[in-house]
Amino acid sequence: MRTSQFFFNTQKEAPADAEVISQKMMLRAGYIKRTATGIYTWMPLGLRVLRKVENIVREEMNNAGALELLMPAVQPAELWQESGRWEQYGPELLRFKDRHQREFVIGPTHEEVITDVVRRDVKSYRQLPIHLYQIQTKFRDEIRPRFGVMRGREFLMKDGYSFHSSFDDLVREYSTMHATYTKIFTRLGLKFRAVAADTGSIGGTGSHEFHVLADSGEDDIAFCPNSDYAANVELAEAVTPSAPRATAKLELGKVATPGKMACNDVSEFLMTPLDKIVKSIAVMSEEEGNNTFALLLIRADHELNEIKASKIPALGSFRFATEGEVQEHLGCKPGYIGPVTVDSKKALIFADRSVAAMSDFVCGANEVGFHLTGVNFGRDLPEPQVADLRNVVAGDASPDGKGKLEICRGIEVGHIFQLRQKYAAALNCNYLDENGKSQIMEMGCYGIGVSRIVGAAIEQGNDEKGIFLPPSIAPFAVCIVPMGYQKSEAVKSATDKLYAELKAEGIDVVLDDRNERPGVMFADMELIGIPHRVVIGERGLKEGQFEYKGRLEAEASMIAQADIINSIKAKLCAG
RNA sequence: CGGGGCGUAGCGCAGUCUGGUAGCGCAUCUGCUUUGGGAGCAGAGGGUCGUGAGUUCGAAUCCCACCGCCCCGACCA
Repeated sequence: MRTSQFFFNTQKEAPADAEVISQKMMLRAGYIKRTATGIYTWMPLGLRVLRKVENIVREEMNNAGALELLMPAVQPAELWQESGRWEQYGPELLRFKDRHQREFVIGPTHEEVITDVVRRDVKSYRQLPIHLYQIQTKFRDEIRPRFGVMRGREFLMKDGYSFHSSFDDLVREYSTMHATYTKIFTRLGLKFRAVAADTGSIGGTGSHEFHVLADSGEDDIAFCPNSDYAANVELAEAVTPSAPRATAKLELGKVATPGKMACNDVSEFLMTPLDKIVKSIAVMSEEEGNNTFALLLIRADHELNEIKASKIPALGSFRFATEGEVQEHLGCKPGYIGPVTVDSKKALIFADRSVAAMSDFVCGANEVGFHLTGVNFGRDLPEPQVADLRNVVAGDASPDGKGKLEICRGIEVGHIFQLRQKYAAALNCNYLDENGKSQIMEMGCYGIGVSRIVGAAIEQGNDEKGIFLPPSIAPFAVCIVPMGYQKSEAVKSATDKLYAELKAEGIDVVLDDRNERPGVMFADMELIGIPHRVVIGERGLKEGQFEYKGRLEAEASMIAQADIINSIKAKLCAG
């Protein structure tokens, strides 16, 4: 491609409302244009990147034995009513009526349609398993679209669905997909982690998210640097401390802490570290008219994990207690509440595992303006019920016992899930087994956010000059920047020759033949993220040399004209 | 849903308080010069000042309503 025949437009400044770096870079480089909130046009330059990502995903899905099909973006309401999601799905689901007043949705996902397709054509166990996928535009009417293509309303997604005659076979395909996704994200040159994810109402261990590691990610990932262990912080287990509780050394005491309600203030005032202070979080659970008031005890330097807490049967779908409820049950206002001298009939007490291992700690005295010191379980108050209630923090022991956890931010770019029979049962997706008996199919689903990957890759690959992408997904792998293409016959002929040769080698090359000043061409090629650059000028030609510079290299190097093709091929193979 | 901020040329902004025919930089177009790191000079084009309704001789500016965008928050004591 010659830039003079191409269409791209770079800008020095990003729109003021662009929030994350990838969004700013993509807009500045002219990859995308905002058409409406959360809705973007992919310009030719950006589309080249999107297509490259898409093709890598497609190749690996095909290699894994999945079959591509294309389902409609517009789906009839009936299928959603049949699965029950017409009611369950909120305003995220964009619904509309056609001219006959028939109701439709724009597909946010395709479980209903694929299940309908399969139930109509697959009748026998002999036709199973089958894995169908598509790469297609989805629409989700997000409350707050953000971060450019990272969380748009309209986005490109690869969604695959597998159907099986047994759970074992689903598990087999699931592990195949785990390996396939690993291959895909590796080929894409991304730093990523597969993390165990919450399976929500389905249960079991059948769900993994694939996260690209980047500071701007919206999820916290806990991982063990010495092993494969990785989990969403929402899910990661905070294990019981290995050291047993120390014996009590201090007497129980009560100290005045006027005006000191927040843990940090108490810590400073009493000159006691946060990990010797227990905070008591008052919650209320209203299950079927049964009101349960409870105190959750968390070490002051830890955070409550609401998902874990809600898994305690007695708490169910709890909420934080109001100030009035705290007053009613403890006779004290928030800020000074604690677990000592609490009537067990009035309040349940649950301690986090790390709290249960504490001795001689500080907590509220249930009296405004006072805290207790030297508090010990078994002596000053009964042993509490113990549960895993907190978010893990960096430095916690990994649940697999292989080291200490670290925490990083992640962008979810893939998700694999064992759906089991949820949709197959709702939509009567059955087959006849060897015995001629009707059985419900087992189902898996596997998603990759194709357009989000482009954003995520740029979150990982950018610097003050602009975007850098691996050659596998960069808009062009190599650029040729001639010095004086319009002026020097020597430069022009050497440039045209190299351009033709690289093209003949099947290398994705762009020639910047615009009549621009060198600085403009350099800056543009760097901004749009071309990984390899060859500069051709009279200076080098006299020595029989071209100048080469990798996008991330500080200094250019000279390469003999005769060696340039092989040299570039070697660099491309190396990534 | 609640609170705050913003809406002026393709992009970034000034002008609004104190009403008087709309400006700057980048980008675009023309010409000349320049050509190894986002050029210089001279000229030009481009704006329903978010929308609507008011006040006024006169509104980007003041009043009201609406729309859009961005941020923060929704009980972690």
